[in-house]
Amino acid sequence: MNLMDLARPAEEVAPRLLGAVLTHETSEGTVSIAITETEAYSGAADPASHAYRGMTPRNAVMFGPAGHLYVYRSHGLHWCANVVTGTDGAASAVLVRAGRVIEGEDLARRRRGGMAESSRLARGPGNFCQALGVTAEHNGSDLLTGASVTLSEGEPVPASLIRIGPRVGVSKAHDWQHRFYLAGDPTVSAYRLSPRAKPSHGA
DNA sequence: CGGTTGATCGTCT
DNA sequence: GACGATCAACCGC
Repeated sequence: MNLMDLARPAEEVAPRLLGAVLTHETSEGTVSIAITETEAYSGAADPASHAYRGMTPRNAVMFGPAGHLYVYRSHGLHWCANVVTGTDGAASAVLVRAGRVIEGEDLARRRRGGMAESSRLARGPGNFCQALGVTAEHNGSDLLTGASVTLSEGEPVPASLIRIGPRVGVSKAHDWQHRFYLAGDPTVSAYRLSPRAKPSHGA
């Protein structure tokens, strides 16, 4: 993934982020996670996007320039992280849904409450943030200028391994083929249709 | 297994 | 005042 490409629309950037690495350095240590699953949210035209109803204090970061982190709280208890993409004002973003811990596994496991299985440490958007140690304080941080959370190129991912599917957990436009993941990877979150999902066109 | 549900609170209507 | 871009525990089979 060429980091200059972040200015492209989310649905274009999302597959290219597979294999890229998010790193968080703290006084406790460093955790790095290679991304294995993403979801694209296409700004104002996307009914499932937080930006659909325009800018609010919460989603303001989405409307800014690409390469920043948009962090929000989900269901009162989880943090979820997006990489902002697209041109300034486009409100395009890629939700990071899962990854493989490649550095700092002990620290990641401690943050997750000591759970044993490595492949599950960063499986699911809430778990990913918990393992990486990302919270609201990182909202808006620039991933490219060496802040505490940074995005870097990882090992290239063979295009033949990339799969596309419907988005997870959203109640609107869940059938948009905007979810990208690595075939057969155990760190990819289990697919679940939203309990509230309604068919958006046919039966 | 697979489906269902409780936890928990910021954000928007 | 309702409802999530969630997770894990718990049920019944």
